[in-house]
This record gives sequence, C-alpha cells and structure tokens, in this order.
Amino acid sequence: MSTAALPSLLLVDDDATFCQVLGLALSRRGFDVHTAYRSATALQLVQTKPPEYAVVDLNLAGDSGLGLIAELLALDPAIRIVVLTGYASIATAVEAIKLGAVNYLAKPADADQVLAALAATGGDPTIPVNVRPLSIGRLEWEHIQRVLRENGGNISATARQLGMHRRTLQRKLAKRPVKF
Amino acid sequence: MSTAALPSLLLVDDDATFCQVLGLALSRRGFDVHTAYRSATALQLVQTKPPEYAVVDLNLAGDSGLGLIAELLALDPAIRIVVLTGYASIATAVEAIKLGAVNYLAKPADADQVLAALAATGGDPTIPVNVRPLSIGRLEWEHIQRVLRENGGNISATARQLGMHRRTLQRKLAKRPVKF
DNA sequence: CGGGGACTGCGACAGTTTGCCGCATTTCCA
DNA sequence: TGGAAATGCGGCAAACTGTCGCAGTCCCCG
Repeated sequence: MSTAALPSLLLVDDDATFCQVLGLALSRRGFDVHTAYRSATALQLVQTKPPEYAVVDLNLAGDSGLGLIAELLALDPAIRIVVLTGYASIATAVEAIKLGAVNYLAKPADADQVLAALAATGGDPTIPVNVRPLSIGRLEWEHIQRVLRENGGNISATARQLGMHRRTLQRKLAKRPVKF
Repeated sequence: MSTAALPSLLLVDDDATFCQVLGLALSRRGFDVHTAYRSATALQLVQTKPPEYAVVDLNLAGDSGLGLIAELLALDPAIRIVVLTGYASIATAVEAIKLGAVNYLAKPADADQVLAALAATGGDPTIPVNVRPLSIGRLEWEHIQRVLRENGGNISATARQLGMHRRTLQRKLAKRPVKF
C-alpha cells in the first residue's frame, strides 16, 4: 500500500504485545504507524520525521510519559498527542492536558476510541457529568496518585505523608486503578 | 491584617453548606470570597467585577459547570479557575482543562488543597505551599459522610453507590463516631 | 574512592478488615 | 395495612494491612 498520503502516527508503549495489536489496528485504519518502546527511541524517530499523531503510554520504563509529551511537542508543536495508560488518574490526566496532549484515555481502549480521541476538538462543554460519586477505591487511587505526584514519585515520602505503611502503598500501586 | 489587597475569589457550588465551610476557610486564608449557588448568579457577579480566582463545582443545578468555565473565561481570560466536584471523572477533567481551568479536584478536598490547586504552575508567590494531604482514612470518612448526606442518610443506597458492601459501610460508620 | 543515608522491590507472617451469607426487626409509603 | 426496603448484627473464609528483614541502587560528601 502507498504510504504517500497516509497520516503518520507514533506509538510509544513499553508493552510490545500491546504495541503490535494496537499498531496493526491503526495501520488497517489508514495510518503510517511507527513504534517505540521507550522515550529515547521515540525522540529519535521524531527528530528525523515528526509524525502527525502520537499515542503515548504513561508508564514507560525510566521517565514518565509526561516528560515525553513536552519533548515531543518541543520538537514539533503540531503533533496531536493522546495519552493512553493502564494507570489512569485525574492528576496525570490534568497534567497531560496542560502539557499539550489532546486527550487522555484509560486502558483498555480499542483503536476506534483512540481515533476518536485523536480527532477530538478543543473544549466541549457538553460532556455529561458523572451521575454517581467515586467509589471508595477509586477515590483512594486518585488521592494517592495526586500525593505521589506532589512528592515527585517518591513512594516512601508519599506513604509517610499519607500515614500509611510503605509496603502497603507499594501493594496498592502495583494494582490497577479501580473502575468507577 | 490589611484588607486592601485581598485577592478576590468566586465560589460556585449549589451545596450551600459546603460553600459556607469552604468559603470561610478561604476567607481566613486571605481571600475576598464571593459565593454563587448557580451559573447565572456567578455570571452576574463576574460581569460587575471579575475575580482573580474561581472555584466551581461541576454539577450545578441545570447546566454543568463546564459551560460556566467557558463563560467565565470569555468574560475575563485572566481568571484562574479550579474545578471541584464530587462526581469526578477523567473525561470531565480533560474537558475542564481544555476549556481553560487551571486544575481539577475531587471532593472531598480541604481549603489547602484548593489553594495549592489554584497556585499550580501559576507561580503566584503569595500563596503558601505548605500542604499536608488528608490521610487515606480521613479522606474516606469525609467522602462517606458526603455521599451519605446526599442519600439522606440511607446506608443501603450509599453502600450501593460507593460500590461497597453494606455490612462494611455499617462497620465503618459504627467504628468512627465523628471523631477527628 | 569508600561510606553513610535514603529509596525501592519483595518475601513472609500474624493480626485486621472486608465480602458475603442469613435472619429478626423496624421503616417507609403506595 | 401489606410488602418492599432498610437496618443491626453474628459468623466465617478470603483479602488486605502492618511489620520486619534483606538485598540492590542512587547520590552526596568527606
């Protein structure tokens, strides 16, 4: 197939399997997909030829994907970046959008959702508001994520501040966020 | 304490009790606080004299607070708006930031957290940064009390909404008779 | 360069809490 | 007033938490 007119898309995720699956799905939908498993690789790719779109995971080995967002946009402010993470939290979502991402999705998300997110326009005040409050588990997850960010990712300091044992915090973080 | 240079803050929330408590706390921290229980009132207030800061809830009776964000900023792009909601979601957080809010918090949040959120990335040196986050236990307790009140004290309904077993909620409520 | 000192990941184990059952009473309205 | 819904509580297995320990990694400082 011709790559001449295909919009290019950079997929950054340290999960190789996930990359393959999503990458293939996006290719089928008419994207010229390139993949990187870490920030450094992604930046190299972008320097030679900036893509039009990018899908970035947050939990990349080493530095967080948040930093990558800023670096990608510094190289080319026109890239439309969507964050896609299995450890979604409001705190990181806020940060990602402030940094210039166009959207933020929680895994699992299929190719269509990613596409919709990439295409999303600016602020749309018509988004419906949740009908039910956060569950205890979700609230706890959000709170932990926020404090963790305030402490620059320092687990020990966060645990102390939260009055919770470090081991317990570790175990909580190892789990995925609770839905709802 | 001089009142000459107090920064003005608009608090928009349909929960009158919540407004009073938070409003008082913010006043004590050196803000000239004005309160509105609905969007229309808020807009009127802003037209006469735009505040420097605003704290808005998302589920105002009638239209969502998201729309209000856009309208407030249309009247004065310099207002620093923080969203504070009991029905937080990543989707609305993303929208709020895109619309121009500087931050997004889930209730329960105390006045210090609100201040920290207002100050975020703004580099406003007048605001103290010394914030100790709520412990997990306290956060949970506040949240439970809030939802319980919304459900008129109905334990079964609250437990359902919180995705928690009714027996567990009973035990939690029994254990902590409103001590801090 | 060699030591603290702090952080991190993780196994193990006992003590606590939660999920989930069942059942006897109230409460609440239609 | 009848029945649905809510409540209070006992009990048990499963899941979670608090603790301790240990090894490995970073980084600063003398």
